[in-house]
Amino acid sequence: MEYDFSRRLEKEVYLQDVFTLAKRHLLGAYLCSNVGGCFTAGRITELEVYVGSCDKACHAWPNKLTPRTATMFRAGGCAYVFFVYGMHNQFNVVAGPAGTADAVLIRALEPVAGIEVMRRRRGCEDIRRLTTGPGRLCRALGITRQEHDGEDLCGQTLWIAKGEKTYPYAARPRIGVDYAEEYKDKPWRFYIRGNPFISKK
DNA sequence: TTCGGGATCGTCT
DNA sequence: GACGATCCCGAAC
Repeated sequence: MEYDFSRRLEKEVYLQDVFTLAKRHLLGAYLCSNVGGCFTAGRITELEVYVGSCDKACHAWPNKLTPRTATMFRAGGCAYVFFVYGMHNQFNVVAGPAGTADAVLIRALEPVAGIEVMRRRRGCEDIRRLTTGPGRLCRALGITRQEHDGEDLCGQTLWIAKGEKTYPYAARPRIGVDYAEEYKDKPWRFYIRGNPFISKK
């Protein structure tokens, strides 16, 4: 299998509806990073949608611009990276036009390139555990809030390359958003059906 | 200025 | 299945 990681998703793709972006363009695409002189890439297998205007699970709800959420209000096509639990970074793709605060959390990847680099960064041999989880994949790809929040996803450091096809997907409730009241059970987590590289069933 | 808790993970039982 | 690690944000004081 030959991969072409230079076929970046165009800026306009990120400006459309966040659900279309997530399911049709991001699922099955390749998240690529060039950090510390090392190239790594993985197929996006699992993600979650967050909606700034109405969704109580979204950091930016209800369209609240704070120092932390500011990057989510930028035009689609940049990275929103935040830090939680005192140790984990989480990578999101910002969606929609400037002024909206929708984003897609990438929850799992299937490692495709730079697997030895990922193993070294993660301190873990098992390929199934390298990038299955939002904190794990950030560490494997070298993504941090300090260095990459706001990063342009059409650039040379972090980018998303088009996948070869679209995949059949499953929809499930999101993980870890029990506080979100009527939004906690929304089936806004999507993953590639049958792919073993997902964080949770 | 303080304080509570988080879009998690690895380890231990 | 439970728990501790450990920093930052945002709300309240």
